Amino acid sequence: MKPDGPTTLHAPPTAGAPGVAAAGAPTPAFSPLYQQIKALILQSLQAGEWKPGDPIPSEVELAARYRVSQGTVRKAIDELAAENLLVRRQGKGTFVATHAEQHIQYRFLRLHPDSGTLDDIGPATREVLACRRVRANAEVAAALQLQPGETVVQVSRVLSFQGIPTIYEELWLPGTAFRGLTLEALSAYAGPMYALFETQFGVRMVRAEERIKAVAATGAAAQRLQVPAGTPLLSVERLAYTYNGVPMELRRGLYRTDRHHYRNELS
Amino acid sequence: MKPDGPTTLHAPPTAGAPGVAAAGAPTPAFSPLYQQIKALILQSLQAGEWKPGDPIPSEVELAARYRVSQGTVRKAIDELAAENLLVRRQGKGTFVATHAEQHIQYRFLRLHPDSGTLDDIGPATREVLACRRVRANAEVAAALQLQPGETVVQVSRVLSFQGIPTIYEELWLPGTAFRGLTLEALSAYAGPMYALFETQFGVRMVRAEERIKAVAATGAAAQRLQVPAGTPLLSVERLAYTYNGVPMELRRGLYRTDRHHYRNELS
DNA sequence: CAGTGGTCTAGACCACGAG
DNA sequence: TCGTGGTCTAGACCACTGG
Repeated sequence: MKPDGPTTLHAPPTAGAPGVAAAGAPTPAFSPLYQQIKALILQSLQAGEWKPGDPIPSEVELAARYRVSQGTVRKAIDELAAENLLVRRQGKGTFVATHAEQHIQYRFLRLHPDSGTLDDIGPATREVLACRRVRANAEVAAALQLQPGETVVQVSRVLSFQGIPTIYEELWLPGTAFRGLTLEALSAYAGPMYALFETQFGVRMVRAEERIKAVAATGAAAQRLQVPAGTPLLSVERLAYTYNGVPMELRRGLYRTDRHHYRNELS
Repeated sequence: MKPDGPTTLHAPPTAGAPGVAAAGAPTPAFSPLYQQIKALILQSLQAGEWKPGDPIPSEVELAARYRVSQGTVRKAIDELAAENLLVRRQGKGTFVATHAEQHIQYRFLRLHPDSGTLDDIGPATREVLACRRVRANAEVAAALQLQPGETVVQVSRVLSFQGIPTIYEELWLPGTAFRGLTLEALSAYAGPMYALFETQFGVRMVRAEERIKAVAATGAAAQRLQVPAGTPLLSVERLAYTYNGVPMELRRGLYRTDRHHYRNELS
């Protein structure tokens, strides 16, 4: 194939590919080929064509499938790897990222012990307190882009480190996607909760936003965390998204920070 | 130049380039060409060959200078741009990143208003309370990799949003690098503090780590922030680094979070 | 050894910005 | 119109992994 500066993708011959917007659009919305390839790979991920932990086809195979050069596929995969959706392993292949078998557990948890060099000083103890199906109030519905009153699954739990209850959190999940989630299943599962979501419900959390405030412990939470009422706690509100920016979880956590801290990197 | 799979860089003919480690090293410590180019560009940045805001030479020029292909230079620049050390602008060139004239001020400040869609609802009011040269205690010295007792500059200030004092912070800087920093200079300067550090002291903050806890307001801080003692506040401890991971600032901030929150993105 | 991702090159053309 | 970065290709070779 000669370099000819293609503007649309080959597989769908002319139209149908991104870059061809509605008629009369002010900007033609030019989209680079590798972005179109990226979108196609994303579709395959979203459709479950390749499961978390599985290898995706090799770069050469994908190049042949999409009728582009390997370099173009490479750039698409590079971006997906940079977004932590794929993981490259030289000599082995490219794999769908997963919350299970992550090199270290809890990819999204930013709480670190103050002194201990590693979190391996004791794996977290988890106690699921409740798992109920309830109707979404206005706030939860808005966050999850549901109608108020729709069914959501509400979970509450406590995480302890070295026997000290450190995190109390409640979370809400769309009822339709998480039909059949029970307290028993949650309690029995050993790995990270997001790994269970992947295997049991096909929901992969890909990105999240957190809003952090300092609050005083109130009665219920204070009891769960075994601290006096009024103790300052970190309030961490998380909205987690699947592919394509669809919100799939609202989570409200209260963190004790007497022995731990929330760590963040700025650049 | 033919593809010949070079292992070392051309400009320094054979040795001297990364990739040639101590004799008998178990692994030859192979380093890709573009990493070596990246290191060279980094050196030029560190040496001040190109100032913040200035354009660096074009890719073609750099390729000629280092005797490599444009694609290799491109990959080196790509990584530096991903680390926010350089900024690419199509049609114009590649520029050294700066804390001044950043598209939005305060690149490292993660505090956002709860409701206001944008921070443009009032630019922060800054009041510098003090700027003294003191001797580093053990903790400050350790963080800044100094000897205890060495001179550091200690600054304290309050940031207010819409007239409400919201951030009280103290910060420590190495005395040698910041010789001549005065309260007057700080108070008079209009832009972000890190922009002043760039222009006046040639120190460019490139990366930072923050540790966040929830604490209760004590007398002094409570007074500065006009809240009752015991009010929960966010404690944000920041260590900021220049090039090559050299720590140049320790900062301890207390944030009111009744109208604002600390925002973070996880992926 | 074969297959995978990783590096490097050379050359073509495109989109953008400024004169 | 020119120079900049941005995209795309084709082909070579290197490094790592596993059978």
